[in-house]
Amino acid sequence: MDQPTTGRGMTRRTTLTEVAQQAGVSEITVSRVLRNSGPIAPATRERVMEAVRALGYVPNRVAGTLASSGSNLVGIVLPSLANIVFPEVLRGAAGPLAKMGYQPVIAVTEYDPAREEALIESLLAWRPAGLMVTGLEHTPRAEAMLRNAGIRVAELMDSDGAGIDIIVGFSNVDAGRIAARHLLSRGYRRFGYVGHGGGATIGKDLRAEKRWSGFAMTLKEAGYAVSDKEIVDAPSSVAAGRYGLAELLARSPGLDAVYLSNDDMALGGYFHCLSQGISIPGQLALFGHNALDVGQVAPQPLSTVRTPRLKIGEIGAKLVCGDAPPQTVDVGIELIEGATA
Amino acid sequence: MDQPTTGRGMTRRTTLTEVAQQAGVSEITVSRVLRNSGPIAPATRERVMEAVRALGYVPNRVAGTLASSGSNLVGIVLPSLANIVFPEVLRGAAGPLAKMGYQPVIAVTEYDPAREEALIESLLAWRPAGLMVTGLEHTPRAEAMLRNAGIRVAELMDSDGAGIDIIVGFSNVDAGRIAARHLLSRGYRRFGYVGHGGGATIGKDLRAEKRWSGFAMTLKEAGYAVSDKEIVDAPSSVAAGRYGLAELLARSPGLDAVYLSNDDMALGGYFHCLSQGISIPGQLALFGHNALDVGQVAPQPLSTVRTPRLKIGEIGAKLVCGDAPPQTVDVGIELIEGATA
DNA sequence: CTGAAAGCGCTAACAG
DNA sequence: CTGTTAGCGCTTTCAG
Repeated sequence: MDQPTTGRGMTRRTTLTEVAQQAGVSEITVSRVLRNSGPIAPATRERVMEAVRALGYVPNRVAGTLASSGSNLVGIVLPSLANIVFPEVLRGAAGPLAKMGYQPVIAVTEYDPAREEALIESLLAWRPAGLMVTGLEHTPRAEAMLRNAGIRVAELMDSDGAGIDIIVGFSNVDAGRIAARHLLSRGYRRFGYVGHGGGATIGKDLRAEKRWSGFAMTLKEAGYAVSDKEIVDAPSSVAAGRYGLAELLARSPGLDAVYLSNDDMALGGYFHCLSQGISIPGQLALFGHNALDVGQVAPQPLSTVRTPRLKIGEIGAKLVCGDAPPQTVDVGIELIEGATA
Repeated sequence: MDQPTTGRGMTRRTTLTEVAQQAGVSEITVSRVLRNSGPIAPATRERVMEAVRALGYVPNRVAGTLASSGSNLVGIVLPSLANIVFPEVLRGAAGPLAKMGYQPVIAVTEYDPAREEALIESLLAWRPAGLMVTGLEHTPRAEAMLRNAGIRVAELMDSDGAGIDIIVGFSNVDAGRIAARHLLSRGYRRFGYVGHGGGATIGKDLRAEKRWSGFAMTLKEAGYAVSDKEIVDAPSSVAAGRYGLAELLARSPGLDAVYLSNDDMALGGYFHCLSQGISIPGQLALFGHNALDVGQVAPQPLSTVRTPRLKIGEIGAKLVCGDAPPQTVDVGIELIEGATA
């Protein structure tokens, strides 16, 4: 291993100056050609483009951004990548961002507010054009940084609370209420809940808690209550849902309807019932949240609430890169009756 | 709306210079304090940090990178975010990257080589410390850019072919072979295949094609062949798998084993069988790829091949940010017998 | 239509 | 332990 690293960090990339020399014009002319800015003689443009090709020139946006004080980066802060929901938000955003010439820089908090604060700071260090974050709850310092950044900020996935600039989301409290109302209207009366905690190293899922509170509140208003709940001490997953429902039913066999913190959990619960020969929804009703594709293609489509994740990412991206006034966009949710409740 | 935009783009962020003035020291001293570089008197450090806090100073990495010619950005190019597999790779990478002080910039190609080329170019424009891409096949120009970038490049998820610098993956051809061997050893003889195309706007999944070729080749070597195949003209998904298997069986009811292009597809196929009362694996065997969690928690765990996605992201990130010599890391795959074949 | 000068905000390299 | 001097590679003026 005489040459362990193949000259990395050595190669100085070709610069605008070199392109200019090769083309026999000034740097600014090359710059203008590359950015389609200002009037350029077709012949000049051709010569420049040829030099660019010949040298394999790739512009240095770091320098460009510093000079023009405007980057094409958009920071995206997500709580997790383990749940398909957030990649979907990202996917929704990726299209519009690419189309508008922006690049996503992503950061994952694992639901930890302190981590979020640190990540927001390091994102801001790149002077992004805008920032998209998940949820409305942040540390005071994080919120201060977002307010003072001088850029557009979009808060996604939740509309239950006040925001900083742009909010694109839906009411999680309402999602819980819808679930409760549906189960009540179907005549279920002995309710259980299966939720997820964060496990050892992961913070609270505040939006799941808002759903739970909407659910419990609505039951209470109707004169009912949750008889038993099981909070699995792990991030949400199909496995956690299966395990959690098994535990709950072992303890409280008389339940007739169980609300689960999301569709991953609900699908796990559904799998448990299939395995155990528990008839759904006759013997037990299951209700989830999100209307994930996988749950809608199951033999019995999950009863759930549809949340438009792609749309949230898409609208968030467009607003954060545009100059519309601060606003809250409630994308709305929809009851999916499904076949499990 | 007299003030449509709340002064965005106006606010000039505070600079190192201002911090230096406030603290009564020179700029370089502030710089050193912030980077923990060189010896600093404790008292000086304290004054500087106070000024930083007082002014809410957030360093400008754009300027820092330009001055020091070294960014903490790592580009990550993924074909898709619709399949949980790639968010998992990203998740695997996110941990080590964060720990080592790097930030992921992501780009999504939708399996389109031309898009990949363009995205690699714009990532390179940020002079990232390293680049992680998916697969070994790139346009000639993309490959040239990767070779000449002067940074570490990791190619992920595939080891069937030659690479540029670092390869972290497994053999998709082998994955197909393992599937075929397993089905043969179980005595199945009338084989079907359900694959995914890209739909209208999405390119080919080359790694799925490699699996298919390994599968077909192995059957052929054993004197067998696939009787019928159905390629769904859509990206892979549970729904596409369910639909595809339904189509295939409608046309070829006599099959006794079906290989599906991945676990999303296989789970869809499994759901179809559950719905139709097709007994698995007695009446029909199903075999997938990836060993997704959701498939392993199903009433009958899918028969599949485990691919260590998190590990691929993790190792890729570490190598791309380190200075080990160019190398190929085959992370290996594992037959999961499951209960569907 | 093109160019010259100045500087974006920071850090490397050398002094002291 | 701290400061001075030069840029990093590009874009923004302002002149031609």
